[in-house]
Amino acid sequence: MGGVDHRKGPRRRGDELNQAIFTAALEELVEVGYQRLTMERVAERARTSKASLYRRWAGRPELMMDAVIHAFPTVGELPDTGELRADLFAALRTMADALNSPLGQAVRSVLAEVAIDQKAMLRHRERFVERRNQLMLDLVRRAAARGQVRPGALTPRVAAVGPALMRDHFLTHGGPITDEVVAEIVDEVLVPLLRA
Amino acid sequence: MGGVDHRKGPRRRGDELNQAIFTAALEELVEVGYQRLTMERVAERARTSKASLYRRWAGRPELMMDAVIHAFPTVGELPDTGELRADLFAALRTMADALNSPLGQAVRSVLAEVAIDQKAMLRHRERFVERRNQLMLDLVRRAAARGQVRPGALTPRVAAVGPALMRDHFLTHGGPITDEVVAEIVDEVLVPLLRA
DNA sequence: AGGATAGAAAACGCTTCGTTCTCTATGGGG
DNA sequence: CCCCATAGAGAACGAAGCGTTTTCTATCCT
Repeated sequence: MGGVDHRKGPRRRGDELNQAIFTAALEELVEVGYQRLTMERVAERARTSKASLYRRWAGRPELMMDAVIHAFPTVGELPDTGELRADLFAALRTMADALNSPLGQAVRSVLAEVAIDQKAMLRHRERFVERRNQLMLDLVRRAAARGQVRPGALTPRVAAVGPALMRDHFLTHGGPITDEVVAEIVDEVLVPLLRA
Repeated sequence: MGGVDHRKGPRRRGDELNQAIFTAALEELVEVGYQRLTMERVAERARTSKASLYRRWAGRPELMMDAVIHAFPTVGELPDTGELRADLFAALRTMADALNSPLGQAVRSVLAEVAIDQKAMLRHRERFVERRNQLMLDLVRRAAARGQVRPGALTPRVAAVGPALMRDHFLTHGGPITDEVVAEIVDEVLVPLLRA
């Protein structure tokens, strides 16, 4: 027969339990890093059973991906200073703040997963890449309407350069993305590219 | 006492054994992917003992990083067509060919590791990032000497844009990097950025 | 109340890890 | 040739984590 009921608290159901699991997953991530993060310990920390985790997610990659989506629900607002450079700086600075936060670790786990598993990227690219590219395209489009951008600059490829450089910097350098780095990307790359 | 000696071939030593281990690691990587790659199976495939692996490498991340370095020994040659666009295209095309090769999987394992472990990036950035950036800087410098580049374009940040965009594309999109993508990066981003 | 479902705990067999131990092939030196 | 030191190969070990299954029952809904 089954064991004695040793439960330590009331059962949670549905979204309430999801929330607790995400919280536990992100805490565990910050505490031990992605490499040493295990389903077993997430379940423990969330005070739920592994079976409950596996009911929802096929495995660690899927859980962590959803935990990150939960941690970073939105891309942010479209800056509107009326000035190209300031808008660019503000947009990339917002991105840097997110990456520099304690939960930047969570972003690293996503990058690791999509590096390993191309299909994970296909599933989540809209969420992690295209939305931010769209925001940049809107920003550039607005600057174009103000006559601040050269005609050929209004392409998705050009709009994607800023976020791509930020992601690559985050991946290829340790530590936080400083304002100096953001300014360099804006002043040496984006402004010359967009203005000409 | 110890078991019977079931060995199936002569012992190898030093570099010869390293070579066999790298070969086994990369084959295993291509066959089962990075997520399911284990030290145990690499040792088996290389017909060596796990202890020999652990003598050389602290764990899987370190082994795979060295295996990749072994697989991609050089960055390639500096293109010299006399024409900016053609040089850019050739340089990035070479990078795409490497990433598109069967061993592009190996590059993915590196990207995953450096995403997870910032210290791994610090240790290997010269190898994986700065050398290619230096090659691009040399390319741009030569184009500048030919009068084909605007004065403010001669910075490490600008030189690094091409490779960064290639890496990011590789990470954020599935499948191979096509000539169309390379051409788009060159024509929509790099040429306008460098010429102005 | 009754019924269905999902949650919590325990247990299981398997795989892999990282380490240790034993035997000895191998290389180098005299 | 011999001797010595070292590293390689194979086996074994205990621990950890995996993914699954089972049992009991809290919880929700009608």
